[in-house]
Amino acid sequence: MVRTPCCRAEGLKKGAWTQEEDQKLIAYVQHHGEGGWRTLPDKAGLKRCGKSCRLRWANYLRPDIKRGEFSQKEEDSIINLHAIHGNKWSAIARRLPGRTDNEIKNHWNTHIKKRLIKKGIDPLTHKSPDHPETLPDKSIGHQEDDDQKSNNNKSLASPSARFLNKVARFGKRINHSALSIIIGSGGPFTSHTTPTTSASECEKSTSSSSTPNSSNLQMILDATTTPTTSTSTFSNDASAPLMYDNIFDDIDDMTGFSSRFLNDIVSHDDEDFLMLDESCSENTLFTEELTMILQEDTTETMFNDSHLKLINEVDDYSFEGIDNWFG
DNA sequence: AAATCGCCCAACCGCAGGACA
DNA sequence: ATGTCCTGCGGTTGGGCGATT
Repeated sequence: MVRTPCCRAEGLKKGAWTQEEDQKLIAYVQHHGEGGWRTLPDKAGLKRCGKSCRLRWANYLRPDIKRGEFSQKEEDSIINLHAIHGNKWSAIARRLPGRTDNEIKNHWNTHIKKRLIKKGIDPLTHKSPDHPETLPDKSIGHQEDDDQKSNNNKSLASPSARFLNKVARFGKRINHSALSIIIGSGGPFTSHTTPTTSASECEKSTSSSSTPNSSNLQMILDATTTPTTSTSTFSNDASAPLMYDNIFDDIDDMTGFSSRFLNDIVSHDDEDFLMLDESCSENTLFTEELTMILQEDTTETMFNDSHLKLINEVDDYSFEGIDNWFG
């Protein structure tokens, strides 16, 4: 079998698109939907290869594309997300509604990169050469390579932190304000995690003081039905850093979450954990940003009565029980 | 006014990987 | 199991355009 080339070399137009071509492409996609790019040019009467059509649509003609200058907020998000994802432009673009990967990539290469270099910050590592071991500014993230992450096992996540992670994911689904209350308060179950806590110590705490109870759950439940406030009655040990595992993978849609609040990445049991800066528990900026991010994402909220019933139906309040339920 | 330079960004290229026959 | 199709991704290119000489 011979693979047919993606684009017939002869007779295909290249270069800038004309208005007429754009109209043909728009009309075709509006009528037939996206996809089938390979056969689209013939059907739409375009002398372009399918790939070129797909790109033109995705990067320019799509109706939901936001054009114009990048706002300061968007730029901050790009820097933060780049610190986490590197040159994964599509991953970054997914967190910036209306912006395409191509657009972000261009903006990074032509503007942001240069600005970082000017500030003496390596755009690849987001670190300052003067202080290679520390980041010059928390607002530009905490990138670590895989080796570093895998070796960084000195700090381990407590079961309570894991539980909180589950709550965080669940909070996204049921009501975003719940999550901001929980996190803003420092979390209900964060009293035993320190950077030097051993795995066994973590496991030991599983069934003791960090075990959630019905009261805690009821508060989470209450949070889903009452407006967010900055106060909370959750207990909190200010010395304990909060940890949320895989927050950028598992809560992948938390668009624009600022990594400035994050301290470190640690690995435990094949899971990566992002440690929040200790000050987050008393950091209203953090709470505000998180709340804002979550509220922006309300289109995906699936808050309804069935979830409330479900949470009331949890009868196993051991960590494992809750963990399984949330899992 | 003309030539040159440098920047920006739309578009292209090659590759990778999942889906499918 | 294998090969092709199809799509998506990241890196690169080159044309347009404004700024500078």
